[in-house]
Amino acid sequence: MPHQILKVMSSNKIILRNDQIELIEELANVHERIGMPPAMSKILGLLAISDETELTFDQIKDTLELSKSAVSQALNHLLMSKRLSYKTKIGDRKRYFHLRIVDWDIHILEQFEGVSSLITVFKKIIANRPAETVEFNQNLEQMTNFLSLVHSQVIALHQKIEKKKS
Amino acid sequence: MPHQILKVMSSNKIILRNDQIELIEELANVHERIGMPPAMSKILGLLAISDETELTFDQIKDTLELSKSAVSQALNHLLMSKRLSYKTKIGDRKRYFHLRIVDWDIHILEQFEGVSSLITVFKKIIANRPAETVEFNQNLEQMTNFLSLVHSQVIALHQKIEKKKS
DNA sequence: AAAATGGTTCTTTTTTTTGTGAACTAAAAA
DNA sequence: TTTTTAGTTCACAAAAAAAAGAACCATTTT
Repeated sequence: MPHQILKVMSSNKIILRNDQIELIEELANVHERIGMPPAMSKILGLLAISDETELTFDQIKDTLELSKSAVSQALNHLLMSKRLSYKTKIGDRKRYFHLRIVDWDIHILEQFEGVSSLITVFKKIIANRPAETVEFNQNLEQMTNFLSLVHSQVIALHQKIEKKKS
Repeated sequence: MPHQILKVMSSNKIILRNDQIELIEELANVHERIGMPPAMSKILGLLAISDETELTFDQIKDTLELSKSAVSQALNHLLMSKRLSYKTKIGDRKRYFHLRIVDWDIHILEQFEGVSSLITVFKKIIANRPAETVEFNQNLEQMTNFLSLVHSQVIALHQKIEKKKS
């Protein structure tokens, strides 16, 4: 006769204040607006707001009330896209996930890649437009110039900050 | 006996060179990457690249091979979000849709609202974090400061351009 | 008055995206 | 050796987003 198997189902849910829950949702909403799926957005929110900056798989799962696989997939996606990292501790098999906030700059700069590609396409478009649509072309050029200016300013700002660090 | 109804189905498809088609798709892809649905993205692409900057409903529909309702809904969405506008001509019932490229700046500034709301949330988060997570809090502050700086620089750049216009 | 034009609106279908649940795995603990 | 832990992976379901289709509507043209 086989042993009786009993599942203990201990919850690893972490306790959050109401204002923390609201902030998590607010930050998650910002991420969702720029196209990130809900589960990933909530994880980023939780890791930014919870008092502990490093949380385990099950803490995330139980606190956000998501399935294991949803958490697994979201975490791996966030790890690959360099938004998260994790630590391990000796004598502990769990991973402790945390925001890669130390390199916040590489992430912001990456976002800015979108602007670069816009500039690139616009330049190609300008080169291909007929000369007749004068006003249209001028506006397109002004816009592209503005974007280029913004882009270089941001790069410059970032380099200033880099120098301060060293 | 009722008349025979014959549909003429004249196509209003406009002719595009291959390089134009590629550019339309490239620009549309940029828009899709930032979360805009395909039909809307393609319309923006078409209106930026086609030799004629003002196209009718049916030209858009036939050129992009979309259904009437898809075009109708996409156009209305783009009109409401101020990405497009249209003109009419006397003795012509059609509307001629075109990019609102004259006010490219108000549109770009609107996009930047996203950065503002990020800054706002981050500031709230900083105010709510426990003092213990020192390094985390510092990084969060540095990031927020950088974003604020970028934001004000962009506003400043825009105002410089505004002055030049007047 | 009938038909055509230039769309709009509503319902349905298709496609895509997210997330679930169950089975599985590798390593560690009992 | 069996169980437990800490996840991963896969097939599927639910939900949401896009687009299609058809009916409709207000003008305008015939």
